[in-house]
Amino acid sequence: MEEKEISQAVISRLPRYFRYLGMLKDEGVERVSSHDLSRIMHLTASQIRQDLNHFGGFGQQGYGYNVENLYDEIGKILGLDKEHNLIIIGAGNLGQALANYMNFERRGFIFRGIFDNNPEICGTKVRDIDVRPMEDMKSFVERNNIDIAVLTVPKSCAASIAEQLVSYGIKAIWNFAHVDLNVPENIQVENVHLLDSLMKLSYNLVSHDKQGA
Amino acid sequence: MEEKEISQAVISRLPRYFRYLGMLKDEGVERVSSHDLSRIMHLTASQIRQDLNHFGGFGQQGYGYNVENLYDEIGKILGLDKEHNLIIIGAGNLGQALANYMNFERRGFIFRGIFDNNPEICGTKVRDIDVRPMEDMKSFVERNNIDIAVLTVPKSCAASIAEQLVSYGIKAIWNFAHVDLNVPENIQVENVHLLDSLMKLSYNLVSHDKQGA
DNA sequence: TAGATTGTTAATCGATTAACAATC
DNA sequence: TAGATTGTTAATCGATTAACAATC
Repeated sequence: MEEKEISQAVISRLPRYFRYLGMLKDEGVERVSSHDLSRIMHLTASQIRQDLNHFGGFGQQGYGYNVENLYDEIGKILGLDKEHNLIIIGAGNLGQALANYMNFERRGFIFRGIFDNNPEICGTKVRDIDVRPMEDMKSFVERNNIDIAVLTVPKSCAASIAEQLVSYGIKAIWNFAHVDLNVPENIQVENVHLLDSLMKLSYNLVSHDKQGA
Repeated sequence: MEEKEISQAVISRLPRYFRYLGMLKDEGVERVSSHDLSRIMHLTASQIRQDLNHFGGFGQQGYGYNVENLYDEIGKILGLDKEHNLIIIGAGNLGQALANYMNFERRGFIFRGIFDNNPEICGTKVRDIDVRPMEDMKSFVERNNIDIAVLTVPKSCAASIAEQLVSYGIKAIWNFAHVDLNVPENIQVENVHLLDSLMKLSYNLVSHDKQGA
């Protein structure tokens, strides 16, 4: 029922709007104009109005936007009014860290299970939840209405595990493995390539040094 | 000495080129044309040639690009031929996970120290390195030629710690705190906003469901 | 040499910004 | 009402793609 595809550039900015509106809300601010918001977020007012208007006319001429209302609306657009059940594949350092990252739960991303290949890790607990062997993934996904899988496995096995997960009915993959996944286009993938991010920082560091010298 | 500023869009693609070239190198592939590479990376050949030509003419007409040479060149552009000393601020789950993430070391990002405010954590070891109290940051940064700080602290204290780090002479911040940092423009910041990333995945999941229904 | 493929210029596309009529 | 600020159209800017002469 969506009229037109919205560009990923716009979507990438939504969580940031959400964050700033949450701050304003916490400060007790009731209304905000695109111009006010543009100053604190370092964007143009024009871009803010354009972005928001992709989703509807949330503002009012001469008044601006109601902070709480806009906050709620963006939350809904981002799907934060619904609960998402997620499992983590790979109970290494990163997988365990993410399992313990409570901010996700607060936004409706519920940690349901964690899986690992290593028999020594299986049976131990992460946040009161047993680490299960990979063999159990299929039945677990099917029984517990899991829609998001978090991939924190070595890159060598990421592709095949992703394929399995898709066959079990998972709808979205949050991929921390250092590979690009090839999945059917109805499966959503969001990559967090930490090493890529660090390399980008390195580039900016080194190239800035050169210019400065 | 850089001629012109290169857009972040181009820079963001460099680590991905680097990764694919590394794979080709490991497979023993000697040469690759922009067209070949475009097929495996799902880009246009034109974009690849444009991107690479920002940094120099690495190819040869009628031949293409030498895989190993291009791999090395991109590595140099990304600053991977130099070692970077990094410290981690915040020894919680995420900080510890990053300290143990060996892929960084392999690329020249050397883990030198980790700091935390919690006296109970201080003195424990992470990868054979003592967790130090925050008070020690200043002297440690100054003495150990640290250029990158990894921020894995709660958002409430991220801004003030970032400010301190800058005053101690740090050059770049890899920021995992869920806030935007305001630092002088000669300091490089790369944000990894995990919650934002997960929200984007949620949006795509929910909006796809709507369309599909 | 002929074929292949680059480096680079020109054309297109999309995203951002500016402008302004509509309207609260 | 007058002032403020939106929603939206038009203009600009930048990034991507196409085209092709240069050249290995």
